Amino acid sequence: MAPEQELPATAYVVLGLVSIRPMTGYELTGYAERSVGNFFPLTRSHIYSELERLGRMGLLVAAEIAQDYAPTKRVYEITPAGRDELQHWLEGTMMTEGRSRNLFLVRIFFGDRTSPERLAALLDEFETAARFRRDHLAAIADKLADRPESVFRRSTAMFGHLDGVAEVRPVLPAAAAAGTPKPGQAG
Amino acid sequence: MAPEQELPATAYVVLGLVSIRPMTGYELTGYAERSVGNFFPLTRSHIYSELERLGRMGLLVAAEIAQDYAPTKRVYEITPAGRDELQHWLEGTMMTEGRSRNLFLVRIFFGDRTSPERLAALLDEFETAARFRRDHLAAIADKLADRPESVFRRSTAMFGHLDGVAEVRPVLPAAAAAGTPKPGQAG
DNA sequence: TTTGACATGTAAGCCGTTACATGATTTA
DNA sequence: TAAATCATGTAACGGCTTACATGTCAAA
Repeated sequence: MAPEQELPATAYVVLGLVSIRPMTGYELTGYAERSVGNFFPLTRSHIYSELERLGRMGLLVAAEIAQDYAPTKRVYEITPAGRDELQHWLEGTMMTEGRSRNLFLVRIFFGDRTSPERLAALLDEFETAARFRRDHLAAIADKLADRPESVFRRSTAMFGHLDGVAEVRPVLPAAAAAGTPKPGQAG
Repeated sequence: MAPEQELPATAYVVLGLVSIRPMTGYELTGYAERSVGNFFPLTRSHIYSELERLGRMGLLVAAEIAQDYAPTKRVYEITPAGRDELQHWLEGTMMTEGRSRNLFLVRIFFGDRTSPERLAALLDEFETAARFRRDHLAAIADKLADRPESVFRRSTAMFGHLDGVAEVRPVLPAAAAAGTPKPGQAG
């Protein structure tokens, strides 16, 4: 009966969001955008189809509420089976992140086609982002020692947000050290 | 004429690989697996279809070579237009990585459903990976200052490889600091 | 009067994986 | 005789995004 983690990550994220409190697809769309949206984007269309599937699977139940000013709305709520399934996924050790892609590494792989300056900037950018993440994670870890539930949501939301900022940053300090010495070998 | 970076990343990776030296789809499959495969997996089927598209677009040309012991093979070679397009993509500033997902953050977001121990392990794992990446990148940056072409390929291949190893690691050293102090509040 | 919030869906299409289909040559 | 290398493709399907389609109410 238990799907044994065969669903895509999106399904679990939707399941998890509904588990916080019962919601309609519409509400969920807004809520997702403001919370996990920073590090796990979801589209409305996709949310609707996942809700439908999770309902079919018995992991969610929908209460249909008729309205006159708008189409009948479906308030989804997590079921005990859904809660089990979610827990199972959260507890599970699939930290592999699957076979995910890393465009930074791709750029470096083709680094001999890039000017030293640009490449140096790239590396610096990467390093900055990595350091930032590490530091921020350490800060979260500290808080976790003596804090309640919702710290997690605030922390990650902020993290994802700042993460984006860090990647837009124009950088170039340590870049000079690696990029400038030999200007002739760009190819 | 120039597609102005509208192709998926996969297409550029294939284009880049062919730019190293002319190859058949079959050769490319093996080569990709041994190089970029660690941080940008490609399937054979996908490679074939991308080659065909890139050919149609004039970014690659195929030389058909008849054989008696196997089907006619197509050796793809990059065209000047292809080289331009590749360069344009490499030089371009789309470091945003698009709206990519981060399952680590998802786990932390739903952290109040996870036991403190597991959560601590998660954070530690993440931190370790981040630090590892940073250090390794720094090492690459050092080498780049006075090295030729193929350093990039070796560096990244190794990086991607070790990266995978780091994520499988069973961890739990600094985890104790965050996880053990208050054993009663698991929820 | 137009915008925005509320509320739902369907359809088309690309990206990408897995499975299916074929066949000769060499090596174990 | 079975497996690996060489060499090509097609088909089916799931994930995900974008665009299309509909309608009420409140506020600007």
